[in-house]
Amino acid sequence: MEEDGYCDTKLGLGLGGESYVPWPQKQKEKPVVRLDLSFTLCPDQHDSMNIDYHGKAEGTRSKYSDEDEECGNKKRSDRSIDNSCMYDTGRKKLRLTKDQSSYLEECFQRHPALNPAKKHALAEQLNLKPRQVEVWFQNRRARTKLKQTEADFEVLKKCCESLSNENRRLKREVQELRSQKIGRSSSSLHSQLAKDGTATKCPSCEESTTTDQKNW
DNA sequence: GGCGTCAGGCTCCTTACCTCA
DNA sequence: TTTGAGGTAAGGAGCCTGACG
Repeated sequence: MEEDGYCDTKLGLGLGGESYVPWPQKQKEKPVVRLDLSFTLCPDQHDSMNIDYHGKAEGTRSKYSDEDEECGNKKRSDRSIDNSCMYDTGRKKLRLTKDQSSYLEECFQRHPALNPAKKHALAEQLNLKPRQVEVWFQNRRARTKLKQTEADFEVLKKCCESLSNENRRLKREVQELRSQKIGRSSSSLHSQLAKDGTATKCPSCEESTTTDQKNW
């Protein structure tokens, strides 16, 4: 619940950084440096926080560093701001509020692309970090693409089914035409032989010849 | 102008967390 | 109460592009 996130006390025991492993798998491999003990009970007591939760190695890209710092310096006067910085104390799953999501959705419907100005404006407007807005748009695009892929798959599946049916029908038709042709050619052979007087008449063949002729 | 480097964007895949049946 | 599935925020790798020296 977002409401519960208000005083979420994720106790990050980061003293020394040796024993504290907030992210069970991947983060273990990173040079995580945790300088502060996060012990925030309410947003307005948040000011002393000073955490490098990304723990980027030297020489690696640090494209989000400004935004993280931004987050650490934010005034925390309402729930959504606290929400935006919740994972400073570890990888805490945060949930955007309904209002935040619906506003982002609205913006996405208007224009799925996100330029830096729009990103920062939205972030400010919704009390989120620019990175969060960026991630939301990325995931939203991915969802759209997935839905589209599913829809395309359904269309192709239907198309495939109808083509298979058509294929079966045509095969049957070919089969019938072949059998009719064989029937006709054998009956003409019979009449030729009868003319020559070299064959005895078969009543069943005669009968089938007449029915075939009726059908044509 | 060509080249190397860097920053920032994107997609894709994956992980971790949360919710709900 | 537990558990598994589904949804989703976020991390990371790899690629591309534009700016800059």
